[in-house]
Amino acid sequence: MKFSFKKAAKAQKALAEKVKITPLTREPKLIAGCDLTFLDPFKNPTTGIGAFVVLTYPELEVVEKHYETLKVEIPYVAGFLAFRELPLLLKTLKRLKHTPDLIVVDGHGITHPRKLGIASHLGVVTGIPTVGCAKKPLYGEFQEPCRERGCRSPITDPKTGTVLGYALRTKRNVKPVYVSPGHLVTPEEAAELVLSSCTKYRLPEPTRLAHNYLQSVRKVIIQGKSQGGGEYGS
DNA sequence: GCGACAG
DNA sequence: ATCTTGTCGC
Repeated sequence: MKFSFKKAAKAQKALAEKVKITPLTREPKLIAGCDLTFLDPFKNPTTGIGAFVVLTYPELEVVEKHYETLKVEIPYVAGFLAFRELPLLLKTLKRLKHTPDLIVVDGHGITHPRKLGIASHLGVVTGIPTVGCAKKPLYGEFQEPCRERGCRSPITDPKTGTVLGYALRTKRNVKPVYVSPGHLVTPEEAAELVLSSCTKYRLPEPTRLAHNYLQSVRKVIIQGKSQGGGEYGS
């Protein structure tokens, strides 16, 4: 039977009740970033490629990185990203030798219509603290933060006034990112962790490096296909 | 009904 | 979710 977004919404509401917005119990020593792309992103977005990169924190030195591929079956619908991308992310996560203390996800956490963005979904499923860092807003109200690096303004729930996350300026005069807890962190911690994970770019190193890694992996896979041979090791 | 809509 | 080139602002 076809995928039911109506049932998916119910599943999200149920899972959202398991999300814990609590302070980290210990300082993270290892932070992972994950991302996903496709072999042919726009013409044929069916073969997904997922990646995880693990970094030391706060030094941000790469410890390990891995990728996996999987056929992606669910179409993209805003608000249901996890149903499309989570299976591959979970498959990729299994390859890690180190269990990260925190995972940064390219997408939202609780700044989501049903309080269960992909970062929260991943957190609840794995039990690992997660942070969502999205490039565009999805849910919640916020003011434009000032232009200086580190400026942030709260993203609030229009229904309750609760602070869900922050619009965070990670680089001077550059568009902010939208940060929120996925699971087992507070909105303030999420913002601090993302800011301290940003070096000279808009996006935090964990997801930025995962994204860059995917680009190189995809090129090698495509090249290998057309020339028929070879494996890609790192 | 209309507009908005992570990746 | 991509690529590519040029252009503009800090």
